[in-house]
Amino acid sequence: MENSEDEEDENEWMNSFVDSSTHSPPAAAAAAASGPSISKTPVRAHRVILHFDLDCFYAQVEMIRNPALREVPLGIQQKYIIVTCNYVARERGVNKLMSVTDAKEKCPELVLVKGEDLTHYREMSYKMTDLLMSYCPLVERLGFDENFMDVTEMVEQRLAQIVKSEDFSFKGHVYNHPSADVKASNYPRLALGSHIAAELREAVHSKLGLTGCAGIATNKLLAKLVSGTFKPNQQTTLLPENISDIMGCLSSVRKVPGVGHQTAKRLQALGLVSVKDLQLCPLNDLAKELGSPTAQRLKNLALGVDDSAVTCTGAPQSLSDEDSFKKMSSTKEVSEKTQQLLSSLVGRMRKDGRQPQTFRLTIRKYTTTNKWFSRESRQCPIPNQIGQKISSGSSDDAVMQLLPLAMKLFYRMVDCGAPFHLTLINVCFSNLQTRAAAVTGKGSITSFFSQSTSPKKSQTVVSQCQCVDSSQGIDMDHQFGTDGLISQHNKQPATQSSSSSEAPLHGLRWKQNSAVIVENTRNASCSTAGCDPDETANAVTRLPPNVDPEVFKLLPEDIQKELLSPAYVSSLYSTSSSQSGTDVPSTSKNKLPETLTDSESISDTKDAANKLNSSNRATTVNHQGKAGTSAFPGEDVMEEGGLSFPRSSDCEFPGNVDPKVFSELPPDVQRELMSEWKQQKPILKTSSSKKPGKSLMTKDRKAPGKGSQANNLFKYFKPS
DNA sequence: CAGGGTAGCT
DNA sequence: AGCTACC
Repeated sequence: MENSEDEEDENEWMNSFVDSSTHSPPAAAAAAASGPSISKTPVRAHRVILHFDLDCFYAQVEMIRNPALREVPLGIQQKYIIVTCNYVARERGVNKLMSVTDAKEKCPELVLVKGEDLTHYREMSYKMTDLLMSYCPLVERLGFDENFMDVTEMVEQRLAQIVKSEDFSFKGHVYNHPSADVKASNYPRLALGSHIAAELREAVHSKLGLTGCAGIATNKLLAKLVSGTFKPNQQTTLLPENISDIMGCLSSVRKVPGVGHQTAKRLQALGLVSVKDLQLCPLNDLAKELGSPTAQRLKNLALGVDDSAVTCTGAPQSLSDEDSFKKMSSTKEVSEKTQQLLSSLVGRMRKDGRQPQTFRLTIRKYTTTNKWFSRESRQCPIPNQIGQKISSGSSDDAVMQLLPLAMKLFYRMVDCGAPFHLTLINVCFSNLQTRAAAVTGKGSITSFFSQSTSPKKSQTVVSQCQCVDSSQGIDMDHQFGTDGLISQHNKQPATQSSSSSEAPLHGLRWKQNSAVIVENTRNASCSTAGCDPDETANAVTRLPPNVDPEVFKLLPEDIQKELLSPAYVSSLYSTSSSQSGTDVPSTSKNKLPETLTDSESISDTKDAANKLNSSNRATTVNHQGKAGTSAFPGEDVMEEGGLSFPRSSDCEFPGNVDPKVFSELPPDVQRELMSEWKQQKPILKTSSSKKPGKSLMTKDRKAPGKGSQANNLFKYFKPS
């Protein structure tokens, strides 16, 4: 766990130019504290960042759902606009964000599919992110169809393995390098990044059926800009020597990601329109208008310099549903619409498994002066009682109890004595807490999860069919300390069995065969018992197989309920530990079918990294959890051949998390953990010591309750 | 801007 | 609570 680095000091741009030398970069961690690193070369001379951008995403999803749509011009319609369209439609002149009337005029044969319900897009979007994460956990989402990935580590590992004389080239295009004057050896990291990008795009295509573009560069800004240079289904690498070319090509500052409408206007007021204008503008002038930090940032962006880190996105921090309309002017309509929105939102929230603490209602009022974008919102806490209904009680009851809350908020914004005219209503849940946290006032449940510092009390959660190793002491509590407020989820993650990795993805399967708990296992007991799903016979209550019914019965009712809730599942993952299993005995076969079922595609991701790195393309066949589940012979195979482990600094892992182990977790679990760490971080910062007092609840996003996991990402998938 | 989401800063 | 940004 060394934590080296730092990072981001990067001025990678300069470094690159300086080319070989002359200045020693901060050295940064040498490549390898852990590996057989060859070169002493400072590892962080520059990063290798990938940007993935799926082609006409919503249209692709619809074409997968109904392949007949592939051959026709297809537009995805939301209200009266075409939000995106397939390439057949584009050839006929249809464009994104065109009005339906204009589009139909251009292309009368245009086939329209309504796209207001985002469910399918959201699910596919998370599959994409999870798939990427299975190769390298440093993935940041940008909208539903874009992801950034920091593959610096993976590149370094490959570089270390490369044979000296090995000749290799770039995959895909190289910006401004017409064709074959590619000299990969001048930029071996970027060249390797292009290989990784190509492999990942291929994986995305074979496993999810999606095509897209990728950009390979030394920072996010550049990766994003370059990814769009060759459009459908292609990839492009940007060499440092061409940074000014690509920046110079932008027609205005507005094209720089990070410069929105408002900023562009302010810049324009300063006479700055082109990127060059901005590059040349004295920092001081800029700072006077925008403040120094923003000024510096903008200038850097104009130069192609962006030191922002790829930040793991994790689970969403809020869930919302909205609808817009031409006109709504009676409270009855408002109430009905709000109820509709709440029903779907509550449904989503329940699948998420977390419990929202805050409810917000947002409206947009029609006004001639203001009609564009002015929204108003009011929010309020959600009484615990209602919160519980949202996540585990009757959804209808939850909706019915939320409705009056929503209406109160509405009356705070609209005087119903006078006429009103709304054009949009949005309902949002935020401040999402894990169920365990919410349920237990103070950590009762978590104590079951915690691997406390004292070995003797430690209780371990075991995941089905899997070996647990209570890990020797991970001792995170030291770091985060104290009573449980934060400490528990910092447990060292540990590995999953192959079957457990799939469980969360499909939801609730664990009720049937997943595992659990309790009882000190000081170390690794390999429970094979309970592997058989049939053992669910355990119950009426559907207790997981290895739960001791006696123990279970002693628990308070709400805690029992908690143990059966979806949220708990992930807490299993975040707390259980074991050795891993890389997946081992995977059966291999040669070729993936073009389409995969959910379970196939997801379960495959497990060994994705192995495959990628070892160039072993075999995939495992997944037998839904039958006893042997191959999985875990309890063996810890773990070869690490070419696996890549993020450095803790990359990912902002808690210091004692073993990146290697982390990298072997299923992607969804990785995301949960990451999201959790991310949430805790501010706390760590603000309260250096342990007694955070108020800071915990005030500014920090989320009292991390003890609970456990951040969230169950599996909700984003259909239960199979 | 449209549309239905998101996230971060203030 | 609002604004800005991103898709």
